[in-house]
Amino acid sequence: MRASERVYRALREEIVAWHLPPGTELGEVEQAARWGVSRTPLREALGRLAAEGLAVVGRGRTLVVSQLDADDVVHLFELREALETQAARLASRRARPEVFTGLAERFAGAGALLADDDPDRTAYYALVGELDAALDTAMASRHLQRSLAALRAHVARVRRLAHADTARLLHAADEHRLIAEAVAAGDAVLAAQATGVHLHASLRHVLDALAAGPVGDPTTPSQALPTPSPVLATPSQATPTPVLPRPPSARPDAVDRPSALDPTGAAR
Amino acid sequence: MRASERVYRALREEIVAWHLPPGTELGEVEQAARWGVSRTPLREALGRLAAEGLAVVGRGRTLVVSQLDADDVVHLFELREALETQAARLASRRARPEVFTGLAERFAGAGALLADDDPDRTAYYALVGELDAALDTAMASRHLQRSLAALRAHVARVRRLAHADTARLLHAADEHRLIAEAVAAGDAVLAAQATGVHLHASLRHVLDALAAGPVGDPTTPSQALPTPSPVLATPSQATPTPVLPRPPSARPDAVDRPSALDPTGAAR
DNA sequence: TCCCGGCCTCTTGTATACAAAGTCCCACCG
DNA sequence: CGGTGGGACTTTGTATACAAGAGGCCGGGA
Repeated sequence: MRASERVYRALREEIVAWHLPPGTELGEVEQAARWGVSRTPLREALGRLAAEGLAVVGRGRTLVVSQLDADDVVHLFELREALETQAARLASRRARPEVFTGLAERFAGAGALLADDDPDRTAYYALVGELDAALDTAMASRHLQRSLAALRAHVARVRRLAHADTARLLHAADEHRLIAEAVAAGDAVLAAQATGVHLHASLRHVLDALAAGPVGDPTTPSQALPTPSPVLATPSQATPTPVLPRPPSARPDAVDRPSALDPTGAAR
Repeated sequence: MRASERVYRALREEIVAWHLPPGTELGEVEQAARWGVSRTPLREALGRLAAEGLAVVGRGRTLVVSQLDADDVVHLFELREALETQAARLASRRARPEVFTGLAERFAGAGALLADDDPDRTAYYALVGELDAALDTAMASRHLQRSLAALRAHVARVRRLAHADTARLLHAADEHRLIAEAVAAGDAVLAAQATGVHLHASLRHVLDALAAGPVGDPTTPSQALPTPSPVLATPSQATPTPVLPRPPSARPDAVDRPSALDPTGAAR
């Protein structure tokens, strides 16, 4: 795999996983050394992150991991509402029903997926990812698909910000079931409404969790609490940059890493 | 200005203006020579174009200008519907009314803007751009704003694909007036509906134009100095002229596109 | 004649060296 | 004591050289 692609996915994963909390400076030389590549492919990776909105230019020309406070979450969900309701609408008109019938049944039985004690809920979110992929295929809109893809990294980051408890996820599974059933039935209006319902419930849950206790990086306790910055936030508010450990096996000789995780597919 | 930024804007403009028609190969060495920069900043520009969807990877690893057929236009408008109705909704809730009252009045008098014989309708589209910018400010959503920004290049490209006649633009001005009035009145429902109406009318017009006459490639009529974009002022004419051919004159030497029309079936 | 394999060439991917520009700090002056 | 200017340093931006991979072409064989 190309070095730029590998570093892009790795950095993206680290940002989504809150291993690189908002405000972290992404210096070119530092990151290049950390990942064992030269600055050229690293710059390409940073450019993609910036285009996605996961990194923004801070003071000077330095790139920092983008902020994610309560206002950002609200705005993110406003965009999700626009894109995902439309995706549900279009998919309802164009989908092959049996795909979504099957997904609906699996969501109906999602309780089994949540029975284990996996804190990351891997199995459940994999199912959500399948629904996303099925919607992508069904709606068959290149442009909408691209916008949604860019969105999903942000959504995944929010998910790590406020972990959902099992009760919430059981509810969410039922909301997803309703979406899948509506799409299978070709009911565009219901599919869009069900998506809106799900998004409102999710947003409510996230905001409640944030209000209850400002949760931070799951790996680094109490690092980034959502700063109460105004809407047109000053981007220069960098949190103290942590000393970053070297990635799992980033040797300077840099043959190849076992390519740890899924390139952050699933969202929602 | 940075070379990568300059080349990015120039290539973007050329693609939007159909000077680089769909299917045109964007070879790195070729374009780097054409713009008098090295491959490094050029690659950055190409990466941004690819992230925006204006260029896609073709056969091999070559980057080509993305396709734009009738299906793409439909998909594009489906995305526009999702994003712009949401933008109108949000702006209605958050806007300062006087801004949009003023815009509504100017759209009401847009006939004067269309009186001249400017084939590019610069004055009119500048007003449309002002409405877009006002909506951007009013909705105050970073994420939605980014998605809309990425969309607008594609929209502009469609605009060059099917030129609107004056009658259509007068109608469109009235549709825009209604949107602005609804936003000023804080009526989110009406604003979204008016946006939907406008988009449907626009799409109808574009598809009719495509059905009537297959793509009049707008490169031939007006060749000189294609800069209708309200992106930013360009005071950067002090760059030292390189020995290599200067792009703005667009001479047919050595560099020009091998096959004008897209080689990969235009109709899906 | 058609298929297959190997080589050659062209294009992209990466590394490194160089240049420029912004920022931060410190000293000096008002 | 505060402001301002200069200078050095750090960081990004650009150019170029090198490497690797894919595609195409040509020759040979069935």
